[in-house]
Amino acid sequence: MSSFAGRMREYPHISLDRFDHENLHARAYFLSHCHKDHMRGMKSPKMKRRLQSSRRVKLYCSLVTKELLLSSRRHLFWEEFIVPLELESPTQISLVDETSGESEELTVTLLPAGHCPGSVMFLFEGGCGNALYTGDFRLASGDAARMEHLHSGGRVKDIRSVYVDSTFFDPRFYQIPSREACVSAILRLVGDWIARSARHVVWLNCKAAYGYEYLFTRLGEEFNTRVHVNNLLMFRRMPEILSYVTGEHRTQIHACRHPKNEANPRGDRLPCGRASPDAADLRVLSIKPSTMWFGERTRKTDVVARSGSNAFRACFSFHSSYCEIKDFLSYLRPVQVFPNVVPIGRTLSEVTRMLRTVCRKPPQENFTYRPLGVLKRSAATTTPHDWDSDNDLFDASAAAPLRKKPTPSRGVPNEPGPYAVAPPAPTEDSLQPDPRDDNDKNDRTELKYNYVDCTESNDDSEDDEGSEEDEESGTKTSTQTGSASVELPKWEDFFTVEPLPDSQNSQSQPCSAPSPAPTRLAGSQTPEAFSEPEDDADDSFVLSLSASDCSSQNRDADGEDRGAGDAPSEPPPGSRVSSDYEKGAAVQEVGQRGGRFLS
DNA sequence: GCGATCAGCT
DNA sequence: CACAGCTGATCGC
Repeated sequence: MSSFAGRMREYPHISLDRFDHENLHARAYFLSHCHKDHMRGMKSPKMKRRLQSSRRVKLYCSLVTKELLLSSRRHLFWEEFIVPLELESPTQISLVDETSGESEELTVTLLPAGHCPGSVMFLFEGGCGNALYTGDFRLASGDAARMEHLHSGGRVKDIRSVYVDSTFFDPRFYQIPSREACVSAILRLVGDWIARSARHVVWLNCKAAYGYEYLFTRLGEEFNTRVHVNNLLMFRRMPEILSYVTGEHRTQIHACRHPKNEANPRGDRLPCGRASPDAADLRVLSIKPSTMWFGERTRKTDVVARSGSNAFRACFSFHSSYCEIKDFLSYLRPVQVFPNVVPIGRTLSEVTRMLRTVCRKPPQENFTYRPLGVLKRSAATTTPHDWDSDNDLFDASAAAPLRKKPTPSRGVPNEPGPYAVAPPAPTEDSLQPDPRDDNDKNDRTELKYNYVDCTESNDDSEDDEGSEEDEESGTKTSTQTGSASVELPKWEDFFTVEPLPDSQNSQSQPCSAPSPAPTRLAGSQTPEAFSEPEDDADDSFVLSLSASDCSSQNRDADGEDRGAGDAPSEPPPGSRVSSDYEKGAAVQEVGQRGGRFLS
């Protein structure tokens, strides 16, 4: 969870991902993605009042983020203040103090962050140097080198500060299987199950958040079906997602949730109730996406773990691993790095200390930063900031003692090595047989998968080496224009916003001073099903499609650990997934790049 | 009654 | 395995 307080040292007049306290006075706002912990204060009455008494303040975000934000009625009052920006299009903005008229020029570039639909990093370039705020991100090792806008004249830009998503910046989370490896494993699990019969259904027990859409679309694509979700409204302008999800519960793949299920958690029921004419006939496989990590010397890299007779955890991470973060930062070599998150079990000073190892040089007593080269004349005067006394910009003070830490060797693997197949797991999950399963041996997931006990995955213990080299892994399909870029998780390409019928290709967004926030059209093509919710008691919108008994959402039911615990069987031939990530990263070329919905 | 915060629980 | 969030209790205004 982000604990970034909202402001960067270099540009204290803007606020990012925070909208409370001091941030109420920002000259401009930036939202990296639509997760609640990055939206604090956004719908407070104070913020609403602040916006209404201002004519200049803007909120900058990606087009997809704008769309997701405005799908919540509670945030509609932001609409006229939003300036959606294209990815990778440097945009100059003026930060004007409304009382004094004082102005500061700043160039911002949105970079894909691979965290969830619409998620971006913000690169700021201005009179106080370059600063990168990563928001939350999941990038593979090597991705930074492919990002055009982190380079200039063939070299990495001189970045003064990086405000980094340090969720997993801890050697405990040394590596996390690649996104593609994880998705592939889930595809296999799902495919094996739903092929058995039409009564076999899969429940993806996802946490309520954006971020699983890529999984849904891959599943829908692979199995030519749609995934049942509770809420379609937010995707109403994102056809690439919309075409793979449904509000109809008659499908074999579900990612729905229902409050009632909490009181009645059963492994043979779906949150939405029935998915077949005869609910009793359902055979439900529960798959819970969850983060799995592996220590530096851990060989085990299985991406699925059995957690019950018909329940699995499957690796899925929205955040970069320790290795990936380290690769990212050591490539950029900023002067300083500030953590946006303190990993669980760590302290701020520990993380700060570890982050120093990837900085350009350790901050010394009276170290003063001098840009390597002045790329831009510092136009307007920015208030000189007291560099040493503004720790209060952050939630907690970052003063940490200097300590030498062994710098992990270079050449960290950017992908886990080939996924070794673990030996059949012991039958420690000696669950009692579930009577419901008795007559249907076929329903047990005859372990086509080995599972790993995730508790073993940590940094210490573990034996022999396992992870070295490996570098650059597979992803080599070239997509991008521009010099440095080869392939990136281009979420924005994938999750485009549906263009209006007549505005197909106007790719240019306001590239100068912020223009008045455009009006969003309530497109005539909006399906009937997406009627606006009638009350705003909730941020979430419920789609009542026909007689669906899904009346709400966002509750967790747990289908795990029920039923008989068969001893896991042998791994299937070819259960390795190592080759899967050679297929390329989370990229789909979907036309409509830059499709716009403004008029 | 509302908002902020925290504990508890996924 | 811990992603991000909801619910409910409590407190202050």
